[in-house]
Amino acid sequence: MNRQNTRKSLFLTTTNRCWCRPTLKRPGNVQSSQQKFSISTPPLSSIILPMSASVSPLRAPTGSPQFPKLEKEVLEFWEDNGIYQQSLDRRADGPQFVFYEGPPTANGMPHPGHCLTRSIKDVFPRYKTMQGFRCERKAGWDTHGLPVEVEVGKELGIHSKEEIEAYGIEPFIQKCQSSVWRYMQQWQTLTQRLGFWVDLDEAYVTYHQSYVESVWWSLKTLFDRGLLYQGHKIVWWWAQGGTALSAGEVGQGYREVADPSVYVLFPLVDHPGRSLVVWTTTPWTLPSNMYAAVHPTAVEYSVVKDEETGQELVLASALVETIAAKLKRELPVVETVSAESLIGQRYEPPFPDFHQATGDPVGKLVGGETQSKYWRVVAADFVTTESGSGIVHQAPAFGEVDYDVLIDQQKLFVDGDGPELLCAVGPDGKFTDAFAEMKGVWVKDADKPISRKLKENGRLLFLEQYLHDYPFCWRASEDPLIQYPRESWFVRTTEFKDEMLANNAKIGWQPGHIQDGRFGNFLASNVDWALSRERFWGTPLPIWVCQETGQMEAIGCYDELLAKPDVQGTEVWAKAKAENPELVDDLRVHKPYIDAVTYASPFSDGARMQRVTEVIDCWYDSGAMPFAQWGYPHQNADRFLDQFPADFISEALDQTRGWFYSQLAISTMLFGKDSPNPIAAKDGLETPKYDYPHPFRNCIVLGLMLGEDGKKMSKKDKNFREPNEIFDKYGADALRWFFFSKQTPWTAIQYKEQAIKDSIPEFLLRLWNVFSFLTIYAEIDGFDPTTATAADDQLSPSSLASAPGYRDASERSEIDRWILSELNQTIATVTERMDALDNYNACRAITGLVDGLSNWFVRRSRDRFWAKDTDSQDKNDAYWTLYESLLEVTKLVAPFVPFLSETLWKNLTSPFSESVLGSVHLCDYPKPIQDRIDPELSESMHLLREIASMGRAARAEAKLKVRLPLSQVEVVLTDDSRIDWLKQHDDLVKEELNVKTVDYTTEADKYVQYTVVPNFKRLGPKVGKQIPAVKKALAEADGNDLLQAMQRDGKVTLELPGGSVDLDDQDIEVRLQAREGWAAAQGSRCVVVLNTEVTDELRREGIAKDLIRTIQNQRKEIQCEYLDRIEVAVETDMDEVILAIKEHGDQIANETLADTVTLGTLPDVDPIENEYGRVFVRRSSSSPASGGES
RNA sequence: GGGCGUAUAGCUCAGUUGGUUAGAGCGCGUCGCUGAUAACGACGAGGUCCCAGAUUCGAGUUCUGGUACGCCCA
Repeated sequence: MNRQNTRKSLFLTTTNRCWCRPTLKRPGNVQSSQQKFSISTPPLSSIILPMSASVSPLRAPTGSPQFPKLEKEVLEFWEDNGIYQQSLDRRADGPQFVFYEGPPTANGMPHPGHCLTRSIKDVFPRYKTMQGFRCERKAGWDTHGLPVEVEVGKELGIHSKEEIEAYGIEPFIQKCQSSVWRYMQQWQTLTQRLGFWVDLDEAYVTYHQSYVESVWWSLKTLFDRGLLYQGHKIVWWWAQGGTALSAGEVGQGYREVADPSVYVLFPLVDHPGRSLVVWTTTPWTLPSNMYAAVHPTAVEYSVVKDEETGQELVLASALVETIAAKLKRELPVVETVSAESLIGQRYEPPFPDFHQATGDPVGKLVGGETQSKYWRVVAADFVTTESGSGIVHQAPAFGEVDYDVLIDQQKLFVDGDGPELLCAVGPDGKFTDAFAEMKGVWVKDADKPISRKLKENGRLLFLEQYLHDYPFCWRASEDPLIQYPRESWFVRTTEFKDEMLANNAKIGWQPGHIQDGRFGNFLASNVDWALSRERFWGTPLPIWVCQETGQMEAIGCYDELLAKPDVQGTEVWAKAKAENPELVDDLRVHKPYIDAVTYASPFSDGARMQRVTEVIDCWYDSGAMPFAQWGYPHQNADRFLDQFPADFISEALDQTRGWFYSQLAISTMLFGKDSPNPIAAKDGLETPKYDYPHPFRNCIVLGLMLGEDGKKMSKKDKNFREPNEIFDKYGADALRWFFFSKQTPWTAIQYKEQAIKDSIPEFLLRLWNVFSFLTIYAEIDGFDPTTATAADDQLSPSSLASAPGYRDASERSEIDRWILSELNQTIATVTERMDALDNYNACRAITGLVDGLSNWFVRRSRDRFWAKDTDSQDKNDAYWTLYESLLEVTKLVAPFVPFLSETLWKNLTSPFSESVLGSVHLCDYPKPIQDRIDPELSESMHLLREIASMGRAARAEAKLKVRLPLSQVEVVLTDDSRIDWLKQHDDLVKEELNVKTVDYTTEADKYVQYTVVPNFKRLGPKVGKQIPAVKKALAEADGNDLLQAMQRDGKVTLELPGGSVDLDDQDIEVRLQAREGWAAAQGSRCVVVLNTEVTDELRREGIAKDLIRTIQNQRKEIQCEYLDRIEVAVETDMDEVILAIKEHGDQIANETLADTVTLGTLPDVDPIENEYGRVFVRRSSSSPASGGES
């Protein structure tokens, strides 16, 4: 009894903590788990152990697995034993697989989309680690930028720049710094709960001083190479708030509004009485007009006569009628003119202010001639005839495309003699002195007076209201945004366009179309990177300006700054720190402290150098991550050199213009072929040049995640489940498996609770059930894997061979060799797919294997496990095959479902105690054993399964249920090559189909009709255009004759209109079709024909089987244990039932563990009625559990 | 307005270099199994592969043009 008590304890802990070894830190002991978890299954004391068997150390799990609970235990185990660190340590000397973490911002809550990226980011490093690679995973956090400022602003109840300044930049920045970590806890919990192994403790942080200084170094490098410059950028400007808005913010604020739409006349200087018709929806921009644009080729222009005013108007021919209709009068065409003839013509601007102020100057062209700087017709290919007049008003100050026109114009002139930007509006959105008559008027209030003024001057042809979408400030919804020019710093990325394209061409993109599609196109249309931001919380642009001469220099790190002559202003930081010692030191390189630091100008005696005010685009921060995460070059040069470039990164599609670009651009500029190999700040350290691609070699671009309804996920619509809810209900493995196996990662994924839930029965539970099956019978039979005395620490197949009961795979039965072949083939496929970063097809292969294991190997092997002789070699083979397969599958799935695999590993290896690796994640990934792969066997088994399947189809068709035995099936095949093999497996087919005999044949004219079809793939190249004729000839000929001819001569000759053609047996395919009148079913390669004659004898056997089923059901009903004995009685008045019981009573008793099977009734037992009578079942008095149990 | 992508069974998605019978899972239906049982198996129904044209002996697959949806940019 002692023994049984011990066993009971072990058993209880099986699904819980049995794998917490004494050597491990955690005191996982039996008592605590007993208290913690209740067990619903009856105790094992009711099981009688077979006398001959040893006690198996394997334990069956109790009840159904609760994956979330198991996962939490695994998490604790990992945590307590530092498994992740161990997995890295084991590979310290391995080859390198470099992974970069694209930094998320911890300033917002993590959502399901992050689960996807983090799952994908996890699976490949795990896989590579198991493959023996050293794969470090440094986490990172993106901490700068406007979103952070906005969050803080909300908290403070302020939003405009002025308000922030009034509040104080210093306290504001301090709040930003602490706000960055607001959701840190949630992020860490999610990361850990999902099983994403990453070094959170070592994370790089973009606001850290070392990080900022790396960024400074790179900017200094660019500055010194002349790649940083100042220019104008047209931005969406919130005039009231005094700030520019990012594209994303602008996108949020579009509203449909009605604006005045005016058709304005621009009289041509050299054609009195003739005017251009120019269209605009922003009349307030007209005082700043500089040009009128026409399309140089695609648009034809007409001169029409406005008979009401007598004027001649120039406009696009295609729009004459439209405008005539608006004016409600005819506009007869005088002549058509080419755009060519219009270009260069001068006109009178709509308002004279700038004309007078500038004196309508002339400038010197690059070619040596001269030309007027302003108020000419110019060419622009964005001009269309979709709306307006086909001639577009150009106010470069208020439109990005207009601005580009100005840039193009400036390029025509010699330096310094080109047109200036004309702008009559101040940053506050009000007119300046440049348009004196409306000085101080908010531009949007000026539309009406301006229109009125135009009308007074006879310049207004027509005015109407125009409905369109226009952006408003998302924080102050009444404020319309305007486009406005701001001074900005740019990086001259356009100079590196070709290099970036060359770099891109070498990157392994997944999916491939990103390369030449979205990303390639983006690079091809590269514009200089607008780097600066007029904000507060960001990496300060490290450029100091001489207050006297305006000359500048860049600074590469804080110490470099301090080493400058006569440094002043550092006391601002010192004072702040003294007042509040809690302040993190990293703030000293941020505004406002850094702004206070000045030094003596080297350019002018007595002058001071002062930093420019801007911070930089936080995309630059993240793009600098390959070197900045290490603080390179100021420190850790070896780490950088070691970890560059990355082998693998992955983010969602929205990073195309974000992190993917910023990384590639920065890396190409700093480390590309044409970079001049600058000397890094660290002594003698030379910045390396790298062959493309860098900084990442491969990138999986993930699709966007959509909500349950296929729309964008939105908290408001509640169209998705929170990750934590999923984890609690189904577990992280279910979610991961959903991501990896349900679709290619780049498709837009619908995040569906049901689909995640489905992972459980489809995969997790199915695998679990195989494991459960093994342990149930291992326990009963005493299967003991530790008899493999030479087993190594990961129980590799070869080392298990040391067990006495272990036979070489080649000696085992077909089904064993088959599943081992499938296993090894799958290992080969999964490895090949994962090396190609193709998780989807790797998962498909795994699914197929687990299906084969569960639905064919286990199913077909059940009676081997149930065999009475516990020591039979076949039974041993079955155990070893299943045990070994499960071990290997566990390793195979470990990167995908790290929790389940860990639990399985723990349970499967528990008998070995500490001689085996404590975690599956420390194991080597399985390697295919080539000589166990048997494609021929695989193919044959496939055929066998098809035969079984067809047999069942035929039965269903003939309405002959499987329990009713039949005398014979005949299997007709297209060729005889596998008949011998199939004959050896008669038993299997007989059992699957419940028939007495199986016959195979290739000649069965009586049952089937042969048809011969061409093998198009082969014949296509051979006979080309004659294919239709071949097809027709084969279809018309008699298949059976053709086949005979083929078997006789080895070829068939067809007479065709174009000559005769010889076909060999490879050129054709033979197909079978069952003839009418047989209980037959046809598959692709076989026809299965049933003998439907049911003799009395067969019928009685069927009755016996039906009874067995009824009794088995009842066993369960009365809650019998596995090995309980029962008594059975059947009451019937049907003679053939009585006879059936007489004939098959032993079999019935045998299969149902009945001591007696009698005719009649049993007292005090409720019978079950069935078609044969009443069946009585009760637990036998000889049953061990009957004595007062339960 | 431009770029990119997607469109295949009721749903979610695969489909390699063109090869003539387009697959999977789920769902549905029918049947079966019943000591892996909060499982399992078999079979079945269900598809003008978005539309139109082109190339080809042959197109879900290549090309052109459209339509719808999504994303990015303007």
